[in-house]
Amino acid sequence: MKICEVIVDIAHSDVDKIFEYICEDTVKAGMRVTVPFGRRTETGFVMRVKSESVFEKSKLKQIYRVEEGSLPEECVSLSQKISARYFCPLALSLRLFLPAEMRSGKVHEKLITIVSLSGDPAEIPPRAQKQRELADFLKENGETPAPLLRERFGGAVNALKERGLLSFQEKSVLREPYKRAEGEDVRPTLTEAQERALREIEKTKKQVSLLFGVTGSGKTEIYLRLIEESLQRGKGAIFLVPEISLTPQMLRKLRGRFGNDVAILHSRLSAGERYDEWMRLREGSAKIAVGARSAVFAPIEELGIIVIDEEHDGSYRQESAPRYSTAEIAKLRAHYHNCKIVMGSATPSVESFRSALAGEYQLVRLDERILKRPMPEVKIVDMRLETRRGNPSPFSMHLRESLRECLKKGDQAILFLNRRGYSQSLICRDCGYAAKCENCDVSLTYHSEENCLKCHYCGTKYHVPRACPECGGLHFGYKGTGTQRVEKELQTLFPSARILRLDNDTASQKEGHYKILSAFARREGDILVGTQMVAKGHDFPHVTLVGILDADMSLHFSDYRSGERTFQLVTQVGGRSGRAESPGTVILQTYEPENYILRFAANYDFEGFYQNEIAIRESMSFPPFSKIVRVMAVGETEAETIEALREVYGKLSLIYEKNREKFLFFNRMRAPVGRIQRKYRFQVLMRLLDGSVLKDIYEVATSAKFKNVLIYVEENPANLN
DNA sequence: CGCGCGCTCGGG
DNA sequence: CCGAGCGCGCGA
Repeated sequence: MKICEVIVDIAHSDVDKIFEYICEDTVKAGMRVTVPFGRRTETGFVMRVKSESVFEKSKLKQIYRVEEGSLPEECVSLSQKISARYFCPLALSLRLFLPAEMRSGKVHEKLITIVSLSGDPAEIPPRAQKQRELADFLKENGETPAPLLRERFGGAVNALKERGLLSFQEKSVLREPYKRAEGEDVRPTLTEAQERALREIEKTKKQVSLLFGVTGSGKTEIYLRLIEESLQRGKGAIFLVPEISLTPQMLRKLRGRFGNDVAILHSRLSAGERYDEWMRLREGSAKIAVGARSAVFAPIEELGIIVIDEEHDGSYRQESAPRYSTAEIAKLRAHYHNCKIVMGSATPSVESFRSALAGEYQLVRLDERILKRPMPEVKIVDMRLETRRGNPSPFSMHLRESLRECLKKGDQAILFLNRRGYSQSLICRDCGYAAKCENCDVSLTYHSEENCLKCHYCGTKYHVPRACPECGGLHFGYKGTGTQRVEKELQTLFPSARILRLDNDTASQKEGHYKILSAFARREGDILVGTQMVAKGHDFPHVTLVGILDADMSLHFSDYRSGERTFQLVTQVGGRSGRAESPGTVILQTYEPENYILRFAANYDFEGFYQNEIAIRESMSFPPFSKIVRVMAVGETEAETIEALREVYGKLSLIYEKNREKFLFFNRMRAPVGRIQRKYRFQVLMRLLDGSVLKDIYEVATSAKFKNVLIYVEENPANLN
């Protein structure tokens, strides 16, 4: 008998401590157990097993049993580090390692009944035609799942069973997601540039390599070679991709090369599929985990490499507690396994590129596109001139002509616009009234398909008012074009063109987003209109024209990262054009053609952009030269929320007073979007020169407990709503 | 006096 | 987190 230290699976600071239980010698750290807890029963995680306890033996209880889904031992120390870094209860960090369905114990192995022939079919009377057919079928096909037989032969199954000619057996089957994504192993010879890049990554002593290469320069093949090499050393791999870019193409590539060694961990999987894929990794029958950010927690005992594709992508940060950064977790795991990390991007984040230039990461360049295909030519169109010429449509004359040409040649085009709906707002022509959401401090977007107004923050739908509620006016105008309107106007312009639309509204059904993209890939559409979803690494060889309708829209967010995001977006969308033999064109429409970000993007000059951007960040003391921290208070009533934040602000002020030299900014205010989903939002906004007071800030924020107000901390938040 | 609500505390 | 224990306010 041993003593085990258990963290019960309740994510609350009150029970965020070790409880000791008596257990069998076979219990190991990382196991999940069910234990008596007060007058209830809870599951928990074993953090340590020892032989002595400080508690009296009589005070200790026994664990009830060990549950399935034990974690690799590494998870114990890793979860401790995560909790220490992001100030969350251990139960929350531990949960990251386990598919949610497994915690509730509702998913298990899938068992099916299979049937085989176990007697002499000669016993079947000659007139039992169906039974004979069934017997013949089984003779031919061997073991067959029972449901399949019942469907095909109906009552004959039971009849044959009565005769004792069938044997039934329970067998476990794997639920295999994306089974159809079987692919052949196309194994291209590496170009000289790829060879050199691969050698640089293998050679470096640095933990992290930043693979910096334009779209189409062959980064994926380098990842595959590195993973292959890791397998040869008998080790596993994690391959991380942004949330929505785990495309069937990418899966086919991986499956083609590595077959069943690949396990997919993805939010789109069913509970059962996720269970099986997780188990295959845990048991070592699959060695490569592919997926979005949560796959960084894949239960692989021996890791040889971690790949982070499209390193700059925003989906690598979790937006709920613990608000981890995937790269930070990857570094912790890589340190434990003494393995390498490869991050790749055509447009690295400013932070990462700076680390690379500073020598903290190994900077590996992949300058040329495969086959030296030129990058598509980017033409900047000044939309101010269009307006002056009296062209009110979202398409410039130039874009219209190019579209016509493109369609005439039988090529495909992509139009990108980062705004969904029909128009951004519905405005009263008489008094200027714009409809607002009842639950949020934002104006509503008009959607023509459902003829309603929608709130993009809480999803509430409203009827379109017949008359203006302010002045009674009957005339409304549409301000700010969205994808629905672009689709409609395109159809008018090109009546015979087949138009597909990809945005949150059309992609919301399960797999909707794949369906639209694959339909476009099968050339079932001539023009694809969409929001940023169209920008992610899909290969459409027949696209020769890309139109960016409103390139500067994202430039004017009051956010230090808006320039960076615009550059990334423009480069990525532009990269969709001209990937096969035909050279592509990108038309970039803007009201600000002289803007430096757009200029650099048009010239594919990341480094030029970077030098400019980093200079601005430095002069303004924005990240990475400082850290923006905000402590949010979100509550049901305005008074309670203000009062709660006032109290927190008081405590934070003490930190501020003691460390004034480390603060560039310290202030309390209503959040820019003061109310979302009926909840009031107030914040303390800070800019810090370094992270040394972060601990104290978290301390204050996490110890603050209020009945109706939630307090949380964000570091360099993705948006400042 | 007794019950109900809200707060505090313990859980091994 | 959730249930137990307890103090206090209130109605009869």
